[in-house]
Amino acid sequence: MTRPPTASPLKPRKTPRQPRAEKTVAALLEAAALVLERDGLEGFNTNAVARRAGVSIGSLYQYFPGKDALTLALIHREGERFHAEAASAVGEPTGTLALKAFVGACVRQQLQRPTLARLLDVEESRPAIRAEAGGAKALSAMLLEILARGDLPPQPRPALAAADLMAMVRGLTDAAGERGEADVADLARRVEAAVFGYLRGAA
Amino acid sequence: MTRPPTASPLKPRKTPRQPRAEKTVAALLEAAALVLERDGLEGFNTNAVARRAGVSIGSLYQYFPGKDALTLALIHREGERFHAEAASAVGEPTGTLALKAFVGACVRQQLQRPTLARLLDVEESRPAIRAEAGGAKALSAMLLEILARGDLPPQPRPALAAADLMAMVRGLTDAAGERGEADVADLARRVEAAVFGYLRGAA
Amino acid sequence: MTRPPTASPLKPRKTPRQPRAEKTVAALLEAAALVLERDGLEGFNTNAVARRAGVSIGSLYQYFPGKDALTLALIHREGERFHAEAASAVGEPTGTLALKAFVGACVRQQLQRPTLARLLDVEESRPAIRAEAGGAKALSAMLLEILARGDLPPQPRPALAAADLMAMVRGLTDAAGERGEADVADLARRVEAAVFGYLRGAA
Amino acid sequence: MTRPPTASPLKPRKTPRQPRAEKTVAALLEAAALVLERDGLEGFNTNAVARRAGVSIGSLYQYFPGKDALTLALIHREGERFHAEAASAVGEPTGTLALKAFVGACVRQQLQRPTLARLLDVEESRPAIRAEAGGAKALSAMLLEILARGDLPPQPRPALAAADLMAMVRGLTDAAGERGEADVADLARRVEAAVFGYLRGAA
DNA sequence: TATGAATGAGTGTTCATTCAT
DNA sequence: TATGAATGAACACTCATTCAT
Repeated sequence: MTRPPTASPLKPRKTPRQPRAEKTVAALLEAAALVLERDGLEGFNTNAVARRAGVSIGSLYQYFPGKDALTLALIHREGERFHAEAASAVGEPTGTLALKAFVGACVRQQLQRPTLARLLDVEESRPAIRAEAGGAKALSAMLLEILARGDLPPQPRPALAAADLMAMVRGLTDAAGERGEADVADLARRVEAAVFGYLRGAA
Repeated sequence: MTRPPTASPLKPRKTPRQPRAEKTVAALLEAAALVLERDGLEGFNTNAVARRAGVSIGSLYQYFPGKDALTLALIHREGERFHAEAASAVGEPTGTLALKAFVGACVRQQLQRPTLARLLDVEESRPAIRAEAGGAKALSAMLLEILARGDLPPQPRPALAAADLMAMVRGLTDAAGERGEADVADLARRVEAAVFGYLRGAA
Repeated sequence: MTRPPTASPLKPRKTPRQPRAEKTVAALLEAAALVLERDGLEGFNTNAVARRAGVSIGSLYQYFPGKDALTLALIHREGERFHAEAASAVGEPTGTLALKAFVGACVRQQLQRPTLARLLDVEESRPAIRAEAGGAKALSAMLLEILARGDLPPQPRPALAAADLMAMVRGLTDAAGERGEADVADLARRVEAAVFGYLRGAA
Repeated sequence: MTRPPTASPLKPRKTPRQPRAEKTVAALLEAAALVLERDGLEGFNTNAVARRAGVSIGSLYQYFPGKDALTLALIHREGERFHAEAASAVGEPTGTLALKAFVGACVRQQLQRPTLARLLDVEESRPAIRAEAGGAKALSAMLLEILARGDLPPQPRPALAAADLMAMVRGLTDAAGERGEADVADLARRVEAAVFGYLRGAA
């Protein structure tokens, strides 16, 4: 049967309170990541994920109401470390430093598990998931805050600038990851060039 | 029965000789574009394409050996106008002008049918198709030629710069199209800012 | 989408652990036999088999990776009783008795379910299946062992003789089954005539 | 559409009187033979045959009302030389000589184009075709005539003996052809051993 | 609660056959 | 008459999801 829409089909079904359950959920998420990395979107299916997690398909559906919920949870898991780092970037003393820290966080995040990050970007662009995945919005908000700093070139349309920067950074890092680049510092420098160049040019 | 895949499963199967056939192929390609735009990658299946083209599923397979071949043909069709325009950009008198023309071509291409362009970008990134779709390579080659012009900041690693620029432009235009932007000139200006900013910054 | 064929596309996919599953597999095999008998090779398709087994098509593919694997499993099932009987023939005290027992096993096997046996012979000759179905080889090996007995006319080329005998027996029993013969003893006598006649004549 | 049964769907549609038509029919038959030999039953389809014949699929259907009619015509073509040779065997002075000549004809026929002969045997066993293909009956009749000769061991059930002999010969020659045997005389000798052995043994 | 057997709508693809040109 | 474009029923196979145990 194909997706009879349940109430809120993308939120995890139950917050696991028992440690055993927590372990199962973690195993499922890591298995999902591994399947994506090894077999790509083509091989990413619930049965494969359950199998790799060493868990029955029934258990998967105990914790996730559907495949998209699993994907979304993985997106959140991957975004967590990154979001914290990005958030701390906002606290840097100057806009320039904050922006550099922000870019660094993006680049590090992407090069950690490049294939996974790229595929999750693709998944995140699917309407069914984008609706629910507020990650990009939060990032843009941080950027917006950074762009307001006095030492950075003022932008006539800050929201648009933030969106553009996010898009540029994502394009650059996705491509770099796909090419197999691993030098975080080198990539960060090039991304900074693009970002600061854009800000100066649009001023 | 599932047969072993024939020689080259991505090249068109039969060149239409009669005008009726040519019409069928054109209808199929346009139908593929429409299905992608209306129903996304999720709804993009051969039966739907044939139905929208007003053609039997058998006819689709007369001209395309498989779904991927259809996708690839659509990628080529969409790239044709654009490639010509991009190629003519190389002929501009200065590097600056050439780069601006190139960016303009990219932006125009993307905003023409933004949803379609974005989804084809995603498809093009699938390994099965990327192998056969030399589009990106040709574009990078043009960019490389443009970057060699004397009036542009010299790049220490030109091939990498070209790849970065392609990635940035793609990221910016994809996102803009997704947001529904329609003002070509405005987007072009922002992309130029990013592009020239990157070139200056990396020098 | 058509995936690249998995590792070993002819081995059963999953060994049924629960008794319910075992029942399903048995039902599928018997359904395959019935479909073959009633509708011939023309009507032998996975959907028909699943339907007659009273099982969903998905269940069929839980246990068999493809149609050929199902056919092969049926070949093995049909060959099992027969192989045991043939193997026990080798233990007879004299070559003559062993050969007669062997022929008897062949004839009994064939006349049990003549249509099924004949169609499985045809299927077994298909290259895709012959590679995996070692049945004929095992039979030939037994025959070879029997032919070495002292009381039988010595053969200059024993392997060839074994192959010839297998072919003769198969030809005779297939045709008899096709004609609807049911008298095992009568057919066995004629087959023996051919077999012993060949052995004497080639000596 | 699948086979709306026409009047007599297996007889050639029109007897070609013009030499051009005769050539087309011959080309189609030889193409059918080649396709069978190269691609087996799996690759034997009307479009492939027409293509290899250098003829349009429409033309194929001008001369043959369907695929089975084409197969049947090929069976007849292949049987023609053979039938003549077998018929002349009946004229030999003694039964022994006649039978040897008959066996020789069978063996020569089979080893000429072994793959083709084997696949046509399989096709001939399909009910749809067997009904129409009287080849085997004619052969059996000749054999029956030969078996009545005084110098051969008298058979209690001559029709059954003839059928058995046909089946044995077919089994032996099919298998030999499949193994790639090419030595006509050697195979003939073994077949004779089987045939005469059977006749003696059943007497 | 966990399992894994079962489901079946859906998708890609083939090929015998028809018929307008 | 010959062509080849078009047809569509049929088939192999997948995978998200359910539910009895």
